[in-house]
Amino acid sequence: MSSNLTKKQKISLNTALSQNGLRSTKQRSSVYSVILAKTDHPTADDVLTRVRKNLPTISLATVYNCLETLVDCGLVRQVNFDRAPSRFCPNLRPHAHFKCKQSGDIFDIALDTKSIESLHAVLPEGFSAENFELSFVGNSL
Amino acid sequence: MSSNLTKKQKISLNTALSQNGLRSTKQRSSVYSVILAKTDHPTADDVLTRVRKNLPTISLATVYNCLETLVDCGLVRQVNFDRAPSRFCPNLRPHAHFKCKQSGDIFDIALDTKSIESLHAVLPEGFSAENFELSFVGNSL
DNA sequence: CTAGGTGCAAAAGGTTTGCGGTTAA
DNA sequence: TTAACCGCAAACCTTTTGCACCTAG
Repeated sequence: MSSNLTKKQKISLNTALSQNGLRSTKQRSSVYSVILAKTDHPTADDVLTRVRKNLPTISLATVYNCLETLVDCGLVRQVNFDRAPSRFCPNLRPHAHFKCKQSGDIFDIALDTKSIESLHAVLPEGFSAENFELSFVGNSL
Repeated sequence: MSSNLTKKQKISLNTALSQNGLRSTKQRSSVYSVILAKTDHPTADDVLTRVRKNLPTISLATVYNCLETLVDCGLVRQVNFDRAPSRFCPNLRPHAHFKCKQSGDIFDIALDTKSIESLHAVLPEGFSAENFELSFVGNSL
């Protein structure tokens, strides 16, 4: 097996791809499956290593291209901390990120509707935001 | 004149530098003065262009080094949107950023104490943040 | 005088692109 | 069949670094 997607995941991938006029390939499935399998916010390079267990000949360029495709299709989110390598995340609900200074780990922080509203409330008249990014750096126990 | 710092600004620069065991140079003054002069969040390359009006021989590497020094001294903040070139900002008070999709302009969004508290309130038990970044993308009128 | 800073050029590091061959539909 | 995709390598772009010269203190 070149990927471990559930039937549902396979369907949502293929739907999203075909809605965008894109093909379903084993590279895209494998990359998607790796992103879903472990939500530890891997970099492209991490994804390469993991995908190669199933698809030993995949290239880094293809990983980047697949990730971009998945992000464009709205299946995956790209997370940036400063200028560090981009990380990728299958959590599509609005959430913040917390980076632990000690371990370097990145955690998702759930945001309820009320929090999201109060976030947008900081914007003065005349500003309307389509997206936001909220990230913290600190220590976790 | 190689820079247009006010007396106060000159003092705070020199104080910060000497507190960190660093020298006052005309390159550092000029870069600092450019950052203070126009708070439009210039990139390192923008800063290079502007500083060269006063200091035609300054190199891009020196601009990067000076900016890093100023950031380390706490006089300037580095602002990143995704993986776009870093931008620099003299606003030291806690604030968010808003990037206008149409113009590409970046605006500072002031944050009052209450907003900052409610931001931190999204963190679950066990997480304590030293820093946060909040940025919006959308349209402004 | 001398440690630290500058300018230059080269390297680094992440990401993107061009191209010839491969594959999904 | 054929447009889209892949793998490879080279290019790209921002940022950092090494080194010889210069300068603030």
